[in-house]
Amino acid sequence: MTHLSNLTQSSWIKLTRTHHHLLNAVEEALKSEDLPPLGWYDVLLELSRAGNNGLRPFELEQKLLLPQYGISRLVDKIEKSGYLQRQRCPDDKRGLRLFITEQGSKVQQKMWPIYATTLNTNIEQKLDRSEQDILVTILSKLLR
Amino acid sequence: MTHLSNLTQSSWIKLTRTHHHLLNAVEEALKSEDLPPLGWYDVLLELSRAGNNGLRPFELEQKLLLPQYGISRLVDKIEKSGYLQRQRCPDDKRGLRLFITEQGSKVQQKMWPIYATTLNTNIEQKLDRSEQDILVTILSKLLR
DNA sequence: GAAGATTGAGAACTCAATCTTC
DNA sequence: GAAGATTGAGTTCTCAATCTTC
Repeated sequence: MTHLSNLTQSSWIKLTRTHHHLLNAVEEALKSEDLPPLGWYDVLLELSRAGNNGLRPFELEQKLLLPQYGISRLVDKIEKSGYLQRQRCPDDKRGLRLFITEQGSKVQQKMWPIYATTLNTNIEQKLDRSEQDILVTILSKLLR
Repeated sequence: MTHLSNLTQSSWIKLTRTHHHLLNAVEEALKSEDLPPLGWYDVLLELSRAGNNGLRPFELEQKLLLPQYGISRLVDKIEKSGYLQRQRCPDDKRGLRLFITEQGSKVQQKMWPIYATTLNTNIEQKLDRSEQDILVTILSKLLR
C-alpha cells in the first residue's frame, strides 16, 4: 500500500493545522493572562465535576488520555501550586484520591472565560450550527 | 464572555481527540517499523521537493510551522543521522542551505508506505469522498 | 502475577540571550 | 537595528524500572 488519495492527505493536513492553530490560540490566551496551561484546566475541571468523592489518578488517566507517568507528574505540579490535594485512599491502599482546593476552584473559574472566549472567536464565530453538527458527526466517524 | 455552546465545546473536544488518535496511530506505526518520527518525514519530504536548490532553514520554518530553535535542533539530529546536509549559503552568509542525502531519500521512501497505510486505514476507509470534501471545507473555514 | 502510582535517566522542548551578516 | 541561525539553562516528556498493595 503506497497510494493515498490527495483528498485524504488534505484531510489529514487540514486537521493537523486546524488543531495546531486552535490549541495555540488557547494556550497563548491563557499565558497572556498569566494563567496555567490548558492541561491544568482539564484536570481541575474533572476534579470539580467529581465533587466530594474526588477522583483516582487512574480515572483521570482515562478521561484525559494521558499516560500514567504523565498524570503523576502533572498532579505533582498542580498540587505544589496548591490547586489540588492528594489523599491516601482508605479502601485501596495502593491508591490515591485527588480533590480540588478552594484556590483550585478559583483558578479554574478564572481560566474558563479566557478559554471560552477563544473557542467562541475561533470556532463559534466561524461556523454556523449546522456546520458544527456536520463536523462533529464526521469527526466521530474517525474515532470509531 | 463566559458562555459557550455545548456544540462548540463538542467540536473542540472531538477535534482534539481525533487529532490525538490519528497522530498516535501514525507515530506508533512508524515506531513499530523502527523508523524515525513523523517530524523527520516532514523535513525530508520538503527537502526532496526542493530538489537541487535545497531549502533554507527559515523556509522550512514557515512550511512546518515550527519555531526557529525547533528547526535548528531538529535539523541537527537529522544531519547527525546522515539524512541531510547543511551547506553555507554563498549569496547570504548568515544562512544555510539544506539538502537531503541519498540515505535520507531512502528513509523517506521507507516511511511513506507506513504513513500512507495508516492514513488509509484511519481516514480513507472511514469517510467517503463527499464526507472528506466537507471536512476539508469546514476545517478550512476554521483556519481563516 | 496484576493494578495503582511513582521515579531515575535520558531525550525533547521552550525561552531568552547570543552571534554573524544584512 | 533587523534577519537568519544557534545555544545555555531550565522545564517537560518518555521509557523502563520500581515499589506497594491487591
